[in-house]
Formats: sequence, structure tokens, C-alpha cells
Amino acid sequence: MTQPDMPTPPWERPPKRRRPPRVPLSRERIVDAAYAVLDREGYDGLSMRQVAAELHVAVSALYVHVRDKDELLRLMYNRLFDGYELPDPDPEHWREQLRNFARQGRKRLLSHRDMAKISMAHIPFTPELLPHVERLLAMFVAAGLPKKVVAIAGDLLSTYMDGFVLEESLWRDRYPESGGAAPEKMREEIQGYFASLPPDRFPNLVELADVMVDESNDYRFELGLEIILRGIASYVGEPDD
Amino acid sequence: MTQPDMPTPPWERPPKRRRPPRVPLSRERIVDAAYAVLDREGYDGLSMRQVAAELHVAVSALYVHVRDKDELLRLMYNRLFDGYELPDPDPEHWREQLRNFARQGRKRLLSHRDMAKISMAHIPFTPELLPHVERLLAMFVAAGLPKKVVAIAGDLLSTYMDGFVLEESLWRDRYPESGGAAPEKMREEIQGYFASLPPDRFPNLVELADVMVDESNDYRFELGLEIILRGIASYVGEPDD
DNA sequence: TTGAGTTTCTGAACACTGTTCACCAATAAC
DNA sequence: GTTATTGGTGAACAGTGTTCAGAAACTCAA
Repeated sequence: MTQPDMPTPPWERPPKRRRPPRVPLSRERIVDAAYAVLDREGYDGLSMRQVAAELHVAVSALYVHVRDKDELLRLMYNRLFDGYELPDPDPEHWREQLRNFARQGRKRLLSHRDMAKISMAHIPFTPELLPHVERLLAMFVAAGLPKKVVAIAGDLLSTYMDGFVLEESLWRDRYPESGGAAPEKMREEIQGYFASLPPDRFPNLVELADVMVDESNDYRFELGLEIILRGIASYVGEPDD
Repeated sequence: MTQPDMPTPPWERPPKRRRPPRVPLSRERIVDAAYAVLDREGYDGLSMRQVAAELHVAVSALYVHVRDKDELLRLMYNRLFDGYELPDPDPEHWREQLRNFARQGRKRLLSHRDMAKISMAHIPFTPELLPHVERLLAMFVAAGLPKKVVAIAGDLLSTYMDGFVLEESLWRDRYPESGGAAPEKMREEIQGYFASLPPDRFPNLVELADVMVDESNDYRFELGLEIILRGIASYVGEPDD
């Protein structure tokens, strides 16, 4: 039995701050943990229980701070845009500015596993993202595009980024031998497969086997981006009708 | 107790063909049922158990014909292309041909609920789909495009179709009051929201509120498609380098 | 017709999932 | 120092994909 008024001697007392000061949960910490789980387990492995385990906490504790798994995913999506600065629109260099915007977007989407899947499932019209949308619109306006094009060009570009990165990650998932010469092997296999098709029935696939596979994803992204930008540029100066 | 050797009298025997002749399961029937469930319950409600229930069959019976839920989804994806005929390439009218291709694709994606979600998760390079890819490539070749553009233009177009329809359905899900004046109400609400933003911080959003929302999805799809086609067309005649 | 063999389907189980709810502990307010 | 309020617990519920021993139905040869 402990004597209530006696001081506990140092060797009895566990080292100071035995129980860590219980830094409380918060949306921020939950999102951090969710990203950790996402990177480790992928989108399908991202469960509330895994997130809770990452924080050494019971599942139900999460629901104090977050209504849903949907809300958690929305918070993760929002973070995608943190510190995503768009420059002031420069009418002289709007194409290069948009190129940079798209490159930066792709880089962000690639920075977390399966991020494109999450991005694809959300519309960038939540209040937190509106300043972003506004600045993007400003760049199209500065370029001298007609209203109707301004109104959809941002969507077009975003869809391209999301879709491209999503497809990148689909291929990656098919060849999960992470690291090493996996991409090399993948290239060879796919190229060999295309090249081995009957040339009478698939002349173009056989012919294009090398160029379809040889080019890096970076190159393909840039080319697709350039196609879209040329298409948009073709509207510069057209009246609003 | 039944007497084993006595014939059962007619009034005892249930009416002829009591038990229906047990049309056996097949991949086709399973995919049919899966589509029925998809249209009724949406992608999140599409479970193996629901599909089994649709067929009045135990869940585990499905696994005799189908390895995975993944395989089932792949079969559903494949069916998207059934009877999806591409015309012979006509160098004079390749743009109109591609427009039709995209329109038809969107129509198919819209013909089943959440179909775009399934389509987005698959790469159109399964053996069954290669003839399709081949014909699409042929159209780009006929248009006189350089190899590198041919190699990615199909992807670009498919990504656009999938992404556009997916976004359409995301909006639809946000306003699930099916039928009636729901789209009207949606338009008004969104437009009102954009218009109500502080004009000093969001001048472009406020300015463009009407044109961003007023236009029908059909119109927006056509415009985005036209942008991409113009971009592609800008490469006609360029050398393969 | 009988019987063997193969295919197809069943029911139960396993290990998960998201979400809720009564309860308990720690903190903040008076 | 006692009371609220908030944050966290553990168990439970209904649902998920998938597997597996065994029963039922079909096929085909004797």
C-alpha cells in the first residue's frame, strides 16, 4: 500500500514524463497518418483502422475529428493544393506558365502513391480551392481567350493531368517489382508483345511498337500537354460570340 | 414414409417442370446481372453478393466462372466495346470521324451508371481491345500525323472522354434528386454561389459564373473535344523527326 | 438403367471494412 | 474542488471479398 503523504523515492518513480503528454489528435495529424498509410499500403489498403493504428489510437477516435472516410479523403485532396502557388498572369508567357502549372501538378500527383485516384474522385470546387481556380482563370483571360474557352480550359487541363498520372500508376501497378530494372523489363515485354502481333491484322501497332513504348512518361506528358496548349492557343483572339 | 417403388400419383406430383430447367450460370449472365446491379445501386453498391442475389444464386457460385471481382470488372469493361465499330479511315474527314468516335464513346460511358469509374480504372490494352486500338491508330495515320503524335493521340482522346464523363457523374452524384427539375435547381444554386463570391477577390469567377454553368454538358464536351482536335491537327504534315 | 466421374452450386466460415454507441478518463470552467 | 465538456476506448453491427468441404446436378460409358 502506498503511503499517501510520503514522497516516492526516485528509483521507484518511473523516469520523468512516463506517459507522454498525450499530444491530442487533430485533423492535421490524421491527414498526415492517412498519407503515411496511403504511401505504404496504396489506395485499397487505406482503411480507417490502418490510419488509427498509425496514430496508436482506437478507430472510433478518428470519428471525433472527421465525419466520414469521405471527409478524410476530401481533406487529403485539399492538401494537394497546399503551397501550390500560381504566378501572376503574364500575357506574354501564358503558355509557359500553363506548362509549369501542369508540370507542377503532375509532380504533386506523383508525390504520393495512388494520389491520382483520389484526385480523380473530387471536383476542385470546394471553397478552399476557389482562389486557385480564380488564378487559373486569370491566366486564360490574360491569354486573350474567349469566355467559353476560359470556362472549360482549366477543366480540360486538370482532367489531362489527373488522367495521365492515373494511367501512369495503373501501369506501375501491373509491374509491381518496385525498383531496379523493373521499368526496363516492362518496356521490353510490352514492346516485344506489340511487335509479335500478326502484322497483317495489326500493321500500325507493330509499326509503332517502339515509339509507343520507348518514349519516357515525361516525354509523353509534355507532348500531350503541347497538343492541348496548341488547341487552346488556336482560340486566342476569337470573339466571345 | 414414401414407398420407394410406388409411382407417385399425379395429384401428388407437383405440376410438370416444377423446378425450372436450371439454365446454368455463365460469364455472360453474370456480367448482365452485374450491369443490372450497377445501374440500380451504383459503383459502391456493386458487390458480389448483390450480383449473386440478382441471379438467385449463392455468392460462391460466381467464383466458379469468375476468378475475382477484378475479373468481373474487367469483363464489364470489355463489354463497353462490344459492337463499337470504327469506320475505315478516310483522310479527308478524319476530324469528323474522330468526333463521332468520341461522341459514341461518351454515349456508351453514359449508358450505365458509374461506367466512367470502371473505364478509368482500366487500360485499353487487353487482347480483345487491340483491334479497336489498331483501327484508331489507322485513323491518325491516315490523317498524316507524325508517329509520335499517333502514338499518344488515342490515349489523349480516351482520357478526355473518360475524365469528362466521370466529372459529369460526380456532379450528378452531388445532386441525386433524380429526375424532374433537379438539373435546373443545380444550375441555379451553383451559379448563384459563384455570383455571390466577393468580386474583388474572385473577379473572374463572378464574371464567368453564367457561362461556366449555363452551357450544357453536350456543348462543353464538344468544345473540349474541338480544342484537342485542333491541337492534334496542328501536327498534320510535321515530319517524324 | 445403372453407376462413376466431373462440373456446378450451397452454406458456413474467415478476415476484413466503415460506422455507431455506451462508457471512461482527462481536461477546462466556475 | 466540483462540475461540464471534450476526446478517447472497446465492443458491436452490418456489410465486404474470398475460400472450402460437401451436396447436388449433370455427362457419359458400361
